[in-house]
Amino acid sequence: MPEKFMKPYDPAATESRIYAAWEESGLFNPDECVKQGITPPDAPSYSIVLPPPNVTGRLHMGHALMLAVEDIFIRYKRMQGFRTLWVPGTDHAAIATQSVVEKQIKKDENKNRHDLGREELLKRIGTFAAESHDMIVSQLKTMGASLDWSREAFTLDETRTHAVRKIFKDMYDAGLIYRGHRIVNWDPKGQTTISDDEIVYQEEKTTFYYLKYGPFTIGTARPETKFGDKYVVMHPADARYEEWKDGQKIELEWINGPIEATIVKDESIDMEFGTGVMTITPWHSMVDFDVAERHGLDKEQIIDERGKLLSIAGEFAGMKITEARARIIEKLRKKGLLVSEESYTHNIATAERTSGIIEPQIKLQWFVEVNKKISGRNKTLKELMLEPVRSRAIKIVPEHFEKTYFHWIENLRDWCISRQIWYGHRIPVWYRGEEISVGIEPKEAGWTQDEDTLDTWFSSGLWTFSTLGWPEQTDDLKRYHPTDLLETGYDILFFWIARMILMTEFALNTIPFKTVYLHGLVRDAQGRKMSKSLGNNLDPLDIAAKFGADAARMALVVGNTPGTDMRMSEDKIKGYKHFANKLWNIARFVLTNASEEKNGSKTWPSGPERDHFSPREHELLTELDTLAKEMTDDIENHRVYLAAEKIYHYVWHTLADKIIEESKPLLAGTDSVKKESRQTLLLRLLDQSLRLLHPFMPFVTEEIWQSMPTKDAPFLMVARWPKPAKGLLQ
RNA sequence: GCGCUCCUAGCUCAGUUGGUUAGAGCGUUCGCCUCACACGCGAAAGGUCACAAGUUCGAAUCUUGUGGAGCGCACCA
Repeated sequence: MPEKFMKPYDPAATESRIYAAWEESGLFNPDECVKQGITPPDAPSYSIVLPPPNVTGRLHMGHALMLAVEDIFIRYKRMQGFRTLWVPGTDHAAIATQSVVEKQIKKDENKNRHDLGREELLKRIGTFAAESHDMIVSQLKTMGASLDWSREAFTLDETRTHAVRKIFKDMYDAGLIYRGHRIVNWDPKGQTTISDDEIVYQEEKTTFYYLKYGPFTIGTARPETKFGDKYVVMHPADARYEEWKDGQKIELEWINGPIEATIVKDESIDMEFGTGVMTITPWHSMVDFDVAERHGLDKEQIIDERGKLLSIAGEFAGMKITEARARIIEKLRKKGLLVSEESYTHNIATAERTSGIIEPQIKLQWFVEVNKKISGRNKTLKELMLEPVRSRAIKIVPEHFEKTYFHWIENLRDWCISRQIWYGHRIPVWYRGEEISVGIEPKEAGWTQDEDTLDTWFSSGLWTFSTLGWPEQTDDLKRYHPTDLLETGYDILFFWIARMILMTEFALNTIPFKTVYLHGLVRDAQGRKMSKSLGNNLDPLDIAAKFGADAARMALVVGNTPGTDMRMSEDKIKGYKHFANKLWNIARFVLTNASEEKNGSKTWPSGPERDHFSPREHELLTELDTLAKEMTDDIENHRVYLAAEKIYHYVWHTLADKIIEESKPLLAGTDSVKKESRQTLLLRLLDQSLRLLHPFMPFVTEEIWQSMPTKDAPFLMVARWPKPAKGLLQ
């Protein structure tokens, strides 16, 4: 009996030692498993790429959940003898990382990015990203993630940069990437464009004004944009405005004097809303922009990139829109143009990272066109995104997210991929006068590179194949792609999953993964989101130190169905710490009672032939066999929450409460045949239980198994998963 | 407005294709330091499965409707 079993189980003292031993063995690397004869060279492969955590700081419980689920699948498949690869990596997360560092510099030194300059800022971000990276790696290891560190990738490293440039050029050559003046979401605070998905809508109470516009009354919540409005739009079928004809001119008195306006009839107008008449500001509204495009109308900029009014505003020029609003209303009132006002609640668009209020602007940007047929394939990118999910070549778990996915794709507009920030992949386009070079930097002098960087999702969209060495036709790419499972939170279904499908279908003409497993949010005990401001975050490192990573993993997994948010509390995790200790005590009992001390050395029962097991013992073996079969089935069908619960229940309430209790008289008895048979049985049941529990609680099971006489591999991690088809009696 | 999800024990949630007395964890009550474990053991209380109608031999599970909660997308002139 090893000394360690005499004390309660101590995860803190065990886990880091075990991880180091695994890492030392090299067996996280599937090639090493083949080399050491553990995996047959022709074994089928199983692969997952780790959704790369952002290098913006530390991991949170959501990451811990992701790691637990992925590691369960990886360990299960590895134990089944698959050539199993789990690729680690981190994401530079462009805008998120830059804004964290910028905020810090603003706070510490009261400087902005222009004070520092591009080079210096990038240096600072690089340092910060490296520190975050190291912290993240240590957290990944603490959670027990059996990642192949020899293949670690970063979205901004050399190989990935090569992939980004290659695909940018290929998409440009295919006519899918274009540069154009289009209306985009402009974040005046972050001084950059952002994509539709980076917008967070916030409810705002404001005033809705009715203004006299010639013979009409128009409604608006944004009088500060109205200076240049010279088109008045109504629905062609609106009987109230029948007398007005499309294209008709009218003269009217407006904010800064008399103007001429044109009547426009457009079906996009909601007759029920307000008065059914509106004026349009194409430069600062998506909808208005569309109307203007349809009718070929003029577009004028009213607000600058800092959120100040331009000279068109006359006396209000130079004012911030917020302060200008009240004054404009005052002027309208004096001029008798204010008809009425009412209170109004609407959603305003804000930037996710900076919480700046989005001001739509027309800007020259780079876009990916999603509705254009790709030459040679006769399909649009949108269709390429829809098809594999429709045909179930890609299966989404839980299934109902397919509908959400379709809904989103159908509403998808061209993807703006250029950002006016400095951290990230610089757009691989060079200009010299009217000339342009895409993808390849010209060697001659006189060329300058585009100042902008790419949306961070452009590079993470390549993740399943860029991590495997694409565009080189590597062995890894051939062997491990498409990957088997992509596991992530449902909140990035659109951001990331859709874009990976887009990129992979375009670049490789195949799917990036076969199954998408979406986990829910980890909330606090009261059901609130965990956040810095609430101070209700649970740090995986603290939790692991206090209760053990095994306990945290179980608490995150048991009963947690995919796609559903869960509540997490220290009490819950504590319960599974107790479970680890329970298992420890079971092991102590079995190891003590299943061996005989002779001359100071321990002997194990040689094991009876199967015929010596009593009918009851056959029954107990069959019971565990059934459990193994059910668990295998559950995991194959992505029900890890059920498999985890079953093994927990078996170990505590069957193995400990029933089998050990009923074994005590036999072990203390004088019938040596019965005793030895029972000793063999207990060792076998414990051994199999450890195997079944290992994917869920890798540390404590490994630690115990190392002391088992049934040990038949260097590590439990690479021992064989019970094969219920053959039966445990074999 | 379009779409999705949820409503099961005091709390948090399971319940896979409809099938015997509806489960778990935590909590509560009672009794136990029984030589594996007090990070434990034994026992107990606790549910008209939101509501209504329907399909069925049979519904927590399928259909429709009502009510409540949450989420996503779009729009907001």
